[in-house]
Amino acid sequence: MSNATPAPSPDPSSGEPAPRALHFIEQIVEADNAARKWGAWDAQNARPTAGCRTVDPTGAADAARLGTQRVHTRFPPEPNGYLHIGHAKSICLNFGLAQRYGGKFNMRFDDTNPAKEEQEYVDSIIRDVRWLGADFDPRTNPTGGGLYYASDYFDRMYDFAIELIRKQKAYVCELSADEVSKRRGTPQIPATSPFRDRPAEESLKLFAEMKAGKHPNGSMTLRARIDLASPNFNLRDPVMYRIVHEHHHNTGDAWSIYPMYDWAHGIEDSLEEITHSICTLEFENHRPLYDWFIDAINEGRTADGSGSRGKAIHHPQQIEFAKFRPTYTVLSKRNLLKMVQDNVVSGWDDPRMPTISGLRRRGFTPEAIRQLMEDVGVSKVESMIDLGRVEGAVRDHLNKVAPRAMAVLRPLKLVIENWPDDPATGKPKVDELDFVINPELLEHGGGSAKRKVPFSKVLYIERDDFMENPPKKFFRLAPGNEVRLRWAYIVKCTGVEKDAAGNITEVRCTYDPATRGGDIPLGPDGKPIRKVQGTIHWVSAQHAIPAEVRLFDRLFKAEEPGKASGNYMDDLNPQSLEVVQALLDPHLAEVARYHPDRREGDRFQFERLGYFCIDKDSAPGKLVFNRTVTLKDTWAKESARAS
RNA sequence: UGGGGAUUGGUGUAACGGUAGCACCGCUGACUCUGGAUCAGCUAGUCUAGGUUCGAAUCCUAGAUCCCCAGCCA
Repeated sequence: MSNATPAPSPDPSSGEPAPRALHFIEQIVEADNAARKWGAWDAQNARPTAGCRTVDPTGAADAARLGTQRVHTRFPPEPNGYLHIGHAKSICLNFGLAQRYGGKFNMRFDDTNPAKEEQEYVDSIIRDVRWLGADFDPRTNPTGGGLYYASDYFDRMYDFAIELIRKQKAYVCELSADEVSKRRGTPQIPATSPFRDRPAEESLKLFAEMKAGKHPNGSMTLRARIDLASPNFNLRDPVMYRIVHEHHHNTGDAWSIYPMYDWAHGIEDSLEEITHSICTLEFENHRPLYDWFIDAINEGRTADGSGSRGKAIHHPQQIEFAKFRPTYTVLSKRNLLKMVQDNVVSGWDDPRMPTISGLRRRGFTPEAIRQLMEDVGVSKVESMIDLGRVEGAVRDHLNKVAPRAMAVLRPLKLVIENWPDDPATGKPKVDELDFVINPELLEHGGGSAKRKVPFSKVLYIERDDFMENPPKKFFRLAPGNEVRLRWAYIVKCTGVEKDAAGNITEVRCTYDPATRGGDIPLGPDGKPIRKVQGTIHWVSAQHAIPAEVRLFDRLFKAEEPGKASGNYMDDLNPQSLEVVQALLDPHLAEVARYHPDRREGDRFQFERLGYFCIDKDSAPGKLVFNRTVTLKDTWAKESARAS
């Protein structure tokens, strides 16, 4: 019988939606809490562990947590690239768990390989994690466990390694990488190393020399002495340290040996007293190794520290979950880096990139990403998520919060033949119409926020909104047809003008003054005398402002890039970026801003088109918008089906 | 063919021996000054074969399929 908490049963009498069932990691945590597996936070363990870069001197959050069962998670990225949407799942999961159970969330750089890591990546990761809302700083968020660097633990890791050598559990091996590979064996045939029975004293001496920089890269390694015949290759005497003469972004030139991930990672979690070490499925095979390392260190140690070897170190529980894998997307950092280096994209923050900074520049919100991760859930099933779901997540959030505006992406001139002149100027009259800023907010009691939008004789409409020979069910403008101009008048198309080549250069129409602002004249029976099927957006030619608008489409045209073609670069979508010169509601010039501090541009819905945000390439007098995502377009679906 | 995982509608996810549910997608319809949003409804599933049981997605046995592992990457 499992003591996991069952899913709460929905209360049919309340109108509240049933809370979602606990996912398997939450069930483990709740079972652990019920069993008091990790014990409660106390004055000792609630303080930040050694190495914390962000200590809250008041300790207020730690004090508030005393007495509740410990839940301590962490996000441990390697600073060798920018974070992507897959990392977002891990961040949301780890931070969310700590928050939900009143615990702590550590941010830790797993910076054990100076050859691949850079300060730029460290900075970008900190920015992106914060932006997502996983505030790891205890000074600003009670869930914050602090900022840590694995490289701050190098001395302690070194001491543990010495201890293992003394215990005959590690040895210096002088096989070359090539030799080790050749001697790796097969599932049936054991590996070999001529150095595994080397006396501890000899290994100790060589290991000290490795540290002192006396040996060249690749000449020797420190290996754990476990089991050369294990069917689990991770246990076939894995390398713990390799020689790397390279500058490290944090430790500088202090070290010429660096710990391997497998050796370092479990110790990092142990030193930070992480309770639940959450990682992805491919590390399931490594768990026995992490357990072995901790057990090997703890051999001869005691819980209370009595005895010659001292106090046993903390042994976290590793839990593996399935990665977030969206379709039409590449997520491996190696491949993303190559796209940056090959200039396939403009950088790590290209709005087409699946990186957090790319999504941010594209116009995504942290709320949308968090909700997406909540919706897809957490399990051990390796699944693919439709990219449409990612797009749907932003759409959902932006629909509720984005102010509306009108913009015409591909302008077509519309002239109202019977529009009156202003007697004072002799020029066409300018009307000021009410425009609802966000009808969703209205519905949610957000107030009747309106603003004015100028209207006159000459307008621009979307080319797609006019057809000379419309198919059935085309509700927009066509010769002889009537259509509503959003928030303005009903107009009737009277004809078109064409250039010598036969292209439509202008559409002509008449308007009905009785239909201003949405009014529809009523007949004697009190019912509207006329119904218009379509409403189209527009901008006033004399008022509209120009802007560059970047229309993005998915970066790849294959659902799993590289799967069928063999090379993901062959599956790039050549139409992933289209730039248009659009005409916008003049209001946008006044309100749309880019915020360098947040690296975010203001977001809007361009009615009937989609969600757009200001790009950082904007300059005074030159607006640049990115299209985040289109609106759902059932007409596009309809017409595609017809053809 | 050694070891470690996984398998429930098109997709994602519940169920913890007792009515296979939820969300997304799709399809109807209502409503709508955004072909948006919203609302209502519909479609559709337990990998296979045996077994245990009054009763199996769940337990047992055998098989199938998919993923991960032989870096001095993480």
